[in-house]
Amino acid sequence: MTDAPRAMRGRPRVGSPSLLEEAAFELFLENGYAGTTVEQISTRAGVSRNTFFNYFAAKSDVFWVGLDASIDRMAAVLDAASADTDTDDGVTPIELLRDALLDVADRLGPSDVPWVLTHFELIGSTHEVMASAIGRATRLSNVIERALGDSAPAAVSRSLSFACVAAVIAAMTSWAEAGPDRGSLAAHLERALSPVLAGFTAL
Amino acid sequence: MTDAPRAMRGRPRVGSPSLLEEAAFELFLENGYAGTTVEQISTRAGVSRNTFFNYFAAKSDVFWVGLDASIDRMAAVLDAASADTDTDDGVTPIELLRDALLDVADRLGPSDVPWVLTHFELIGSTHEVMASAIGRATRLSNVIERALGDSAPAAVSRSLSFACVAAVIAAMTSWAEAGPDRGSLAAHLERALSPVLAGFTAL
DNA sequence: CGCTTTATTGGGCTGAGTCTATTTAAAACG
DNA sequence: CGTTTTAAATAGACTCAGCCCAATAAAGCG
Repeated sequence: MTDAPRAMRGRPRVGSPSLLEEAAFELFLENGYAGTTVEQISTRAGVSRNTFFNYFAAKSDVFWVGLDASIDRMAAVLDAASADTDTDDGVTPIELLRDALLDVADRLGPSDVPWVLTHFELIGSTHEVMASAIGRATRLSNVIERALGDSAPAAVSRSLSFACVAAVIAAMTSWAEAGPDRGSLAAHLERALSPVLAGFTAL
Repeated sequence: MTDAPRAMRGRPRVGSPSLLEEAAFELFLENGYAGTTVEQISTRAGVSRNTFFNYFAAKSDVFWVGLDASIDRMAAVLDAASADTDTDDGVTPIELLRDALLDVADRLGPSDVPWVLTHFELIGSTHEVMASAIGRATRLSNVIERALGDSAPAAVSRSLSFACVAAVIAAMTSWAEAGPDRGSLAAHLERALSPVLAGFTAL
């Protein structure tokens, strides 16, 4: 995960999300999540505590650097796709959605599994971690629901987007559990997503 | 929501979940969620701050007194149903699941909507609230997955249970939004759940 | 060299959540 | 009726995430 290009003006950055991420994961391995303070993370990364909060709104946000980028990509892909289909061709919104999800998932290889999923026993179900996780789920859901637009009643769009998010979570879970030769996320997602989309296509 | 019977031995309880719940909701209406401290809630309820934490593990748990009871009931219904079908009759696990969910949902009338859902703008997406919400979702998911047992591969069971939870959330959301004549949760849940179960039944 | 921009930093503050120890109110017992 | 047991309430202190604000450092620009 390469960091975004820095501004050419003003004081140069000394920290970065990935720098803090690495420091954090080291310490989590040593002392666990709850046993590690933001102070310690910042110190190991060579910055001050406040600088940590310049890069992350919360301690638990260090877990989702990669996933946030994927959700960004998902939004971009959906925007591009819906722009393409202004001229109404025969592709359904659900097919569009499926393609976008699998497109993003296909780019995620075995080493892209969120660290928190492969070290869950070490981290545990802290309130903060749960909150940060549902924050991502909500954002993905909003991205999907926006892309669906008014192609269906609002209640249906919401059910569908929630169900898609649920499929993504289920897929990521089994992907993470599958071990080093887990392949890309796409195959797992396909399995979790198919029945859901099949059910909604019938509507 | 009547409280559980107290022990007959020892110092009698002066507080109760519902007592604290009422005090909390009053204060949330006056000052918002973030603007209300646990200290204030306890004081209004006539107990000490520590007593609050005897009844709730976290401030945000006051939102889910009713829902927790429903999840308990859900677990009980599923247990009973799976005990009944030891003698293998023709009812599929998915039908069992559907019946249990609708049975519990049917008991929830218009006034049983979680307060937090009808006052969401006032509460906002605090980290704590999100964490408490996903905690409930996780518990419900575990209850469902356990009931499914080994009737399907683990990955499928997980996808299905996640999808069911997603349907429950979507249903509760539109239920809450539907206004005072929203009826019971069951009708909303039926709509959200049908496509999901249809898709998985095909497997 | 000022000026502007951007980032880091220091210090202080609130409040959730935890822990340990103590006290209180009732029931049960002899 | 005093004593013991038990469960609950309480007191007090502590850690740390998250927030805010003001100060400072490092770069480019005129």
